[in-house]
Amino acid sequence: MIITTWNINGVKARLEAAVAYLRQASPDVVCLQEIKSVDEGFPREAFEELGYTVATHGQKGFNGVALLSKHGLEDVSRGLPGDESDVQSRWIEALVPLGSDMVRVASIYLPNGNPIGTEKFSYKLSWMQRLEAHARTRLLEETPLVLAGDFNVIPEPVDAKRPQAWVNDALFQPESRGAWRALSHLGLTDATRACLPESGIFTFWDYQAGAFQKDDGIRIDHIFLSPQAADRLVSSGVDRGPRGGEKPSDHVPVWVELQ
DNA sequence: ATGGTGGTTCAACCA
Repeated sequence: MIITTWNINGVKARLEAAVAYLRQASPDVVCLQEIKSVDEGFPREAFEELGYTVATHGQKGFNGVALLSKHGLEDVSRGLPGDESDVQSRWIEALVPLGSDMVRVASIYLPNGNPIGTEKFSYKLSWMQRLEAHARTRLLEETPLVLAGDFNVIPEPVDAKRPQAWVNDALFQPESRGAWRALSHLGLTDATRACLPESGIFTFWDYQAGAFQKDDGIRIDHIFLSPQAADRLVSSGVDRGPRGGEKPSDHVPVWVELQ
């Protein structure tokens, strides 16, 4: 089965491009971020026509995540546990039934955190702590677990074309990278890192200054696998095609194939 | 140092 994550930067602006990509790539499960839509405004019919069950956790104007599955969705839950006062829509998870088998999949839109030195950055770090705590709980279940989304973290210098350009950015702060490593140390596998060359793999290119044409990108969209999911890892990849299309998202789809 | 681009929503915010 193929599980794909894609920050589409607005589902209404991207509907045509998203449908075209899904028709061609036909992933089993899709994790969308930045749908920038309330649940009632999400164009679910367009995805249902492609054979997907749809679950959304939307918000007006900003953020918003969704899950699409060709095998149904069970036990859907919305919102990252750990802070009742957090109203931002950045987390949705569900069980995907595969015959007698199950995979738990989460679609994640981790806070950007810029500018550093503000409450936005502390919100990012506290969100990452909550993510670690929740992942720790989920790992105890020993159900194959896939955490996929826009993590807004550049894990290593090789994950940027120009790492020095990001030294003052929240995506590349030591604290952000440390929180990323803490997730890794729980036993989660970075599927893309495990399957592709170490350098030159990017998932985001800014709209400005011809960044895509210069391949001036960063790798911030990630798929973490629990040990039970990593045991089934076949391959992973990044589809750069949509970034060169009409009205592209600034992010591209990242996928993993599990046995 | 500034401005460069884009989505959503309606002057501003977020990335």
